[in-house]
Amino acid sequence: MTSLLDDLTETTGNAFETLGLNRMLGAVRVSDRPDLAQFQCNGAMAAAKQAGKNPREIASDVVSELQKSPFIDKLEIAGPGFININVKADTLYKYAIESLSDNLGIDNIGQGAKVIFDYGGPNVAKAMHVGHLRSAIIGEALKRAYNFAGYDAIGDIHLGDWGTQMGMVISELENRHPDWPYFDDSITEFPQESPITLRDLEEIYPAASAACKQDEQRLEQARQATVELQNGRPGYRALWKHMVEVSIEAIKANYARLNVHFELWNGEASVHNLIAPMVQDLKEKKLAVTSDGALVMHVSKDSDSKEIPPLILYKKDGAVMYGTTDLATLLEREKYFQPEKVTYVVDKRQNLHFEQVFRAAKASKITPEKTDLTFIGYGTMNGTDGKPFKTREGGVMKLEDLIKISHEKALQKMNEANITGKFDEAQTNDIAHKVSIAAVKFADLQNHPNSDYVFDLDRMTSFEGKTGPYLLYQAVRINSLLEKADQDDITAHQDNLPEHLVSQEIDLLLHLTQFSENTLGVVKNNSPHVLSDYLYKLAQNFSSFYSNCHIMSEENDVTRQFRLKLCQMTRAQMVAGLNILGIDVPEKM
RNA sequence: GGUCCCGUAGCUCAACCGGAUAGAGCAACUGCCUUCUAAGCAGUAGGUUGUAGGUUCGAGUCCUACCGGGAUCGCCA
Repeated sequence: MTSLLDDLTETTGNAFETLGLNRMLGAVRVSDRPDLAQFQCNGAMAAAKQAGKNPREIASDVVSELQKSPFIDKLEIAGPGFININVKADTLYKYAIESLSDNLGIDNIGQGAKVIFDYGGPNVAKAMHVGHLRSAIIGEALKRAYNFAGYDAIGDIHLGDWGTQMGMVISELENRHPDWPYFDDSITEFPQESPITLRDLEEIYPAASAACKQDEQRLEQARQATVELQNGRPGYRALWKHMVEVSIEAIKANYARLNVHFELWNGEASVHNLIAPMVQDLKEKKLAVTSDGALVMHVSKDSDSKEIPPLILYKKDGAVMYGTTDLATLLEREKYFQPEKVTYVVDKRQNLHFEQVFRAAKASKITPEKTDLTFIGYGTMNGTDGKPFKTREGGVMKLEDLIKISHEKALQKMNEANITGKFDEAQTNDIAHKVSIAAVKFADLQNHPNSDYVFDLDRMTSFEGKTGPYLLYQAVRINSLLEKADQDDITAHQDNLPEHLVSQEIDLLLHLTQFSENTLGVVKNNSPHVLSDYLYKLAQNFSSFYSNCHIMSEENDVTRQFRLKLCQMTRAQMVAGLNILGIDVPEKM
């Protein structure tokens, strides 16, 4: 069903149209001045400019039309021509109660259209660190929001497993263990068991990376190893397979803890076999040309205000780069899914890279013209000093360390609140886990994806104020309240509205009518912070209502029933909304 | 140097297509646990939205210049 705001806009649009004005002027929004009205329409002032009439006069005409609408309670014209609108309480209730229906009253705007989200992007052989958080958290939330809105959205982790970092690690191992069978070309059978563990990799990659950074020859060696890996040298491939398997296990564990899930576990390497034919085709179409020893695709246009460098398909040493694999990945996605939209949730510094890839994909018709390719760049995670985040030791904090710290703080908080005794160990850990993940995720999700933000450990693991745990807390309070009501057999079973509502009840009810546009707002703006903000305000409204309106002791039966309904609606939205954000709600905390 | 992003309360962030008195949280200060979970509630204080112009009935939002910060500009991802 359409939202209250949509229906108000429709009605007001009709009023403008009846007066011979553009119906677009009838856009209604939640009022900036809740002290004056619930909703407002600013169209009269814009209309005045176009029609050359007095805005208040137009507003007055619109108001006369609107008076006919059955759900309008009060209309006022204020200031230069604001139309202030108040809606009857039973109308608010009618819309809010939709949140107890199956899809919480959210329209199916996706109609099953296929959307692929490319996010995550962890690197094989590299420990996952807090820099991987934003892509995972934002990508997962967007995917879920799209699914909730009726799209068929799937996530592809797109592992970084085919680039120079693989050559760095392989050459490092070759330097350290030249006697290993993987480096003997006469050997074709290799051990099943991986010679390296995850712990080894955590030490080897930084060492290899550092060595290549200071020594050009060492880097050249890594590049050579990369080419040979990509060209299929058996020992390298066998070693590579070990590293992928060892890494994926850890990667899966990390994402599982974050409640982030991928439908596709593809990597750069999984499109390797598509590359040669793809490049052959590009050559035949005269799109791929040789330049400075490399094979490139020019993607600049005359209309460009900046210089767009060509997409490099093959480096001069014969290795492919991530542009090549990204292009081949689009080829593969078209082959299997024919998506309506492919969305990348990646660090915004890769903006230019994806501009190149998108242009190459469209120019070569690898991706059809109608397919929407979207780049959602998120901002850098900086330290409190404003520079890209580093720990005191100069490294980046490992993801599992962050999760551990947050988890321990949650346990500590439970101890302080003196509630650990109420749960067994498994329950205690489950609650601490959910609370800690909610804290970490919500700290990110409340920000606009595009903005850089400061990684502040204390803030991320804080449970008070505008935090994930605050939202959980409201849902949990409702749980125990409704449980109690159930025991006392006074559950909400009727839909009557009390004659008089107190301000906390009206505020909450009014807020509850806006779940739909805020959820769809995540899809429209490609930003989960819209919903995060809505849920936070919902929690605030509820908490205020909870403190000021006692329920179990309320003697008026209609009022008590109504308040229980408010609780149910709030909980339904909170649980569904947090689920979209990828945050699980514990039963108790 | 070219291109792009950002600058909002002491700190961290919001502000939907240009709308009314720019909102939250943290930190600070006042109250409130003998009633449904105080991870809470009620309140106080904190602002020339980087600067200077311009467009407009109306600008944090659009335009211009400047100041300050960041990103990026062919073989890393």
